[in-house]
Amino acid sequence: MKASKLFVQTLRDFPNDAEAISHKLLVRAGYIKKLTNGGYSYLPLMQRVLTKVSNIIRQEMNAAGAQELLMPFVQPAELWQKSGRWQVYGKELMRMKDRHDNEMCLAPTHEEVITSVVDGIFTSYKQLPVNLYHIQLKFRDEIRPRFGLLRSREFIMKDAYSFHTNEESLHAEYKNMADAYTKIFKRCGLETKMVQSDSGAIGGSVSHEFMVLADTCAGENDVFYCEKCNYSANSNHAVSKLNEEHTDGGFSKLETVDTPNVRTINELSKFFNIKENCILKAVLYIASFADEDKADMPVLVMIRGDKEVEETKLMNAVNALEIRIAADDEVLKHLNTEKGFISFLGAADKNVMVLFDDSAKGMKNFVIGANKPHKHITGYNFSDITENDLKNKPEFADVSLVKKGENCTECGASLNVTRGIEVGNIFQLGTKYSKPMNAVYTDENGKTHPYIMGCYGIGVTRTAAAAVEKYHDENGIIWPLEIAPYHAVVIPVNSNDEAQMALAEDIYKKLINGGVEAVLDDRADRAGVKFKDADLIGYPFRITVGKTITEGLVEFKERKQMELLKVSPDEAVNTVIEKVSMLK
RNA sequence: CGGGACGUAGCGCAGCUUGGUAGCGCACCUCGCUUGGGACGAGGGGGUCGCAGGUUCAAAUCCUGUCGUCCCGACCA
Repeated sequence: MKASKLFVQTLRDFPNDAEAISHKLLVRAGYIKKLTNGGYSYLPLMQRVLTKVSNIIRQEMNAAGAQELLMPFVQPAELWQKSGRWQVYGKELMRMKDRHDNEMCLAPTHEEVITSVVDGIFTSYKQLPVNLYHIQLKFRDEIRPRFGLLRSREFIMKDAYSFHTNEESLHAEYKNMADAYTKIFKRCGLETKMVQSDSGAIGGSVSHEFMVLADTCAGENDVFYCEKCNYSANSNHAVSKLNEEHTDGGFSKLETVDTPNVRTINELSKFFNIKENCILKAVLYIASFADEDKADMPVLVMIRGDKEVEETKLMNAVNALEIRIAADDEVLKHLNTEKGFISFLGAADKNVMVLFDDSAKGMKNFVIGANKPHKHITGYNFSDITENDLKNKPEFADVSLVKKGENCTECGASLNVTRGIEVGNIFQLGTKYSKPMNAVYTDENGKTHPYIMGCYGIGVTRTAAAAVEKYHDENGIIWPLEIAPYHAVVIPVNSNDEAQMALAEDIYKKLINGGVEAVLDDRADRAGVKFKDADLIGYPFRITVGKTITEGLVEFKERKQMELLKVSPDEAVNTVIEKVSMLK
């Protein structure tokens, strides 16, 4: 490709509306152009990157025994009503009506469609298992799309779905996919960590995420990992052993104390001169459920003062669709008190769901809100709970966020935390979709059973963006060779110099003939412009043809290295051809 | 959803306070000159100032509404 014809316009400045470095660089270097909030055109350079990522995925998925198909982007509501997700999915599901007034939606994922596709085609146990995938657009109407391709509304995803007759077969495929994923990301130049995670809107029992760990980037997930053993998990799923499992406030008797305007855990801790973990904190949430009779249900979480509520865990624990912190007026309405003094005391008749976090277990003689303004109770114990407080025995669940430095439940060592970008995920779905949709196969005895399913996703656009987050410097992108839009750029320093141009063209042709995807920067611009663009765009190799041709030398530079080498044209060409030919 | 800010040429911005019909840099086109890290000179094209109302002789500027965009918060008892 001649640079003079390449459809790209690099910008002198970073765009004003970008925050994440991958977003800034992809816009400035001319890879993407925004159409709407969370919707981008993938310009030719980007499209080449996406094609490469997709092809790596295809090769590895096919090698792992999966088959590619392609399913519709616009889907009928009927399918989603069958699976139950039409009610559950919420506003992220982009809904619309066609001209006949039929309800439709844009595909945020394809479990429903693939289930309906397989049902009726592979109906015998003899044909299973099968794994089908496609690479296609997805649309999720995110609350707040941001960070360019890292969290857009429209994006490209590879999603695969497997169908089985038994759990063992599912587990084997799950492992097979985990291995394939590790290979795929490695070939994209990315090291990933497979971490335990919450299943979210996709559902199912077991799931893992593939994270690109990068502390400096706009990763949106916190990943906890054990410093000793293999344990690692997304913060929405991570568990830990507390450092102090039994905490004692040391108060000798039960007493109601005036605590005027002492509201926060920090203030209480100072007021009573006790540690935060000797206070039982109360947080009131408002939850909504699939059952519309239970709309805006108050849920009171009691948790040890030094811990925080992990909202995904809470949603799972109470089986809610959405939760949010209660507003001041809601606290007054449901508990008849003010924030800062809330608890479950005397609330048995108030129709508030009360849940204790596991961290509250083992607390003794602690401080708790009196559930009356400006009063707390000291020296409280679980044995003090009466029928006026709770109708039933306290219910416990793990709904707290792990803190760095707490201990691994597997081996007891300390847990650490890092940021991660989720580029892939794998789920064991079981019969979550096949059962409600009545998608069944026939076994050897002629009986029908719902398919046992797994699903496996990779964010193609996000993977590319993650690579930019991970590999860049102050001058621009540093693509891994495997997914770079072009392998090399040839720069004649002075396009008016016939000898330089002739040699540059010669080198360019030899590269092309050697299987290298090369760009010849034949533009009339000065060398500085070409160098700046080459760095910004991130070509892995650069061959510069300048004055040194009188000595029979050109300049060879790898984007990821500082070093400039003076070599013969043939050596430069052969080096690039050799490196490129080592790619699969 | 709450809070803050911003919409003026492809990109980055000024002009608005104090209304008089739009400007700068980059990019683009022409000519000249230049050619190893975003040169220089001269000339040129491109914007109904997000949109809709209102006030006014006159609105990018003032008022109202609306749409869009970005950031922050959604971490608290």
